[in-house]
Amino acid sequence: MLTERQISILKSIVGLFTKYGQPIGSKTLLEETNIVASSATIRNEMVRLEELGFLQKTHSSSGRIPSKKGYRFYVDYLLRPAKVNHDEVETIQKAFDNPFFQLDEIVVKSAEVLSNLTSYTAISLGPEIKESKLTGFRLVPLNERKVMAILVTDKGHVEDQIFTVPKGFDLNNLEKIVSLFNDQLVGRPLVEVFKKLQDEVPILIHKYMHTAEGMMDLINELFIKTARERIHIGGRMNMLDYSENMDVDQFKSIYSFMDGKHDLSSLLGHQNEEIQVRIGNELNIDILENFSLISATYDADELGTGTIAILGPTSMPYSKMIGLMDVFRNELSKKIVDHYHSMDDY
Amino acid sequence: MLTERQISILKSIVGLFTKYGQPIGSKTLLEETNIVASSATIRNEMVRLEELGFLQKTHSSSGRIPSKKGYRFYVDYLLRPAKVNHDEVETIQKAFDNPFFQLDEIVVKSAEVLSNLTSYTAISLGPEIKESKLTGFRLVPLNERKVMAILVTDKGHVEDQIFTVPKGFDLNNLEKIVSLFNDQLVGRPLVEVFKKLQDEVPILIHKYMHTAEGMMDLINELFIKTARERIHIGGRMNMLDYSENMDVDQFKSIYSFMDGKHDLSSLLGHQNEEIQVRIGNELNIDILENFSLISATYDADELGTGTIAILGPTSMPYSKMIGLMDVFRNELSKKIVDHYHSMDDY
DNA sequence: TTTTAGCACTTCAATTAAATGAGTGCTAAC
DNA sequence: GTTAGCACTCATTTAATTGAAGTGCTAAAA
Repeated sequence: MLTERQISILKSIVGLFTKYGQPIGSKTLLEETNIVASSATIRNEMVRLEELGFLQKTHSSSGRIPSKKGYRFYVDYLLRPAKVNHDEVETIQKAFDNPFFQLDEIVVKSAEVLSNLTSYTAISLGPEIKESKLTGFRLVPLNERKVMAILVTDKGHVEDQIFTVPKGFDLNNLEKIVSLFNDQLVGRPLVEVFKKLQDEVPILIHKYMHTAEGMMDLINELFIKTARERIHIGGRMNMLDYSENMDVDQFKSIYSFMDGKHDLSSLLGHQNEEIQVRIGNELNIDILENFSLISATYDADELGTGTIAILGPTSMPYSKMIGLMDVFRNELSKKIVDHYHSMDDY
Repeated sequence: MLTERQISILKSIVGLFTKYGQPIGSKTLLEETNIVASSATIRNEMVRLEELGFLQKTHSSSGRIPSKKGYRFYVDYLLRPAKVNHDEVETIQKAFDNPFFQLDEIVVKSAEVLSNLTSYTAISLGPEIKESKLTGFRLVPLNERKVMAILVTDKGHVEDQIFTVPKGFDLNNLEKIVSLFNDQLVGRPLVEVFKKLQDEVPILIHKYMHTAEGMMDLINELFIKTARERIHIGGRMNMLDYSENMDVDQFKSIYSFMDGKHDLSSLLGHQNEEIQVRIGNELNIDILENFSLISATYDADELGTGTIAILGPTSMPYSKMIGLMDVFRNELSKKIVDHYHSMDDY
């Protein structure tokens, strides 16, 4: 159990370390805080805190920095989300001022704005749409040879794909396909649609026509596109600012990790808390052991739940960031809900 | 006028400098080439070449490196495109093996492949489509409230955009708009369409209906999306490998330069030669003064002409790269032409 | 028992000095 | 015109020096 004074020291070291970026010594602590004790006493306390695993040294005679455990304790028990200053709230609100047409735009925009605001790297993961139902399928002829396939879900998501039909292809076949899809697939959840696309549908298609060999691949691809995760990363380059002494290889491997969208979405997917902080190795990713991830979910109305996150150094100003994330998730949510309601109110 | 021996020395220095990445001294030159002369003679010749501006030193007692002018001379008169090895040709062919549906995919893919192949940064600029004509305009209702606008050009380009109509909006209005567009805009070149969209069309629309305030903005945006340049950059990170001693700020400014797609396309736009090499300050961009750009055009059949380019250090192996670019542009062209013909042959 | 002043000791970071070596320019002879 | 030889230059590496920041420990004070 930590004493009041020990807690005070730990808290101060976390604060001062994010402020100065250098190990904090007993003298600095004396000058910059209102702890009433001599430097010697503080040193003794620091020894205790180090023994307990909350602090660590960078070398034998250096000042102290918080350990991962120290940060964990700070985040769990000491931190109080900072009040977000008015300008920043305004920036966020302004950013989402323009109307939007596709959910993807919000995903992109939110990552951009959040990374600008924080100077860290921001990741935005759109609401999961796998559970949504297929509500519409269209084939629209564009000219003699080109047809656009369009797919609509009950959550309002739309995806399309263009393909070229063989010469002499009977356009009536298209109508057959559409009605086939309407009979077999429309109204079903996407997961089920996927399964049917593998088994039954190809057989049925084959029954009605022979020229449509490659067409199924195209339509398949359209569904895959629909189901893929909407994810966007903003401010990758900000990483260069806050990790000066990172070498090129590290940087590259983190960068390419971020391109592997699959890993990323599993990092952000399904979280229970509204705001979650994961510090260093809690992320279970070697290259990110000196990073922390603050992720927040937002309620996207009927679309489900989306996630936004910032990736920064373990020494980031958690209380400020958590305050900010909270505002952000609420604004984002409000924006999306507003959007859907305004649709009804026209 | 340079002597045979001087040319031989210049050529060797260019070659050895790309090989070793360090200034080349008279002794190295003696050992690594078959020039028959003593090191002293070579030194004398190097003095001459330096006076003429083809070589330069990094400090008063260093070996020589080629100057920008030296590279220019090398590229213009000495270089012979290297034969591309079979594996690489195969890699290129394989990369474009799968079918594609949209030109954008080719733009993306070609930049990825080219950057992997060269280990430099690759830029791909799709064919210009401003001169194409609008051949089709459709409004497809997706559900009670959502409509997709689709735009088709004579070059086969398609763009679409989804928007939400006001509640109680009479869907007959959509047909009015479509027929208005068909009367006024279809068949005209896009440039002209743009102009009409500013002046006449809004007035006409207003005449027929009042609820369609925001709709014009949406349609406008659709046209802007269509006209924007198709550009993609691959292997940005490769830059970190070949410019070790570049500082963070430089890196960031180059990186953000590449995000400014406008500058980039003006860098690649309208070139006459099939393959063009621009060295250092010939690019007229301060931050790129130690880079060279090799750009090549490819014939995209009826679509016009596209451009691919690689951005690398001024000391890159030009002959190998030029050989490669030549293969690449031909394969790319072949692929696109094939694609269009296979459409006719079905 | 807790706190504090004082001091010896450790380490990093920055500075200076010296040694090394690759490469040049120039001169004088071939 | 070519070359051997030599003095000189400059970047790079290594080692030594110093100062600042900070610690741990001891012994005295509270």
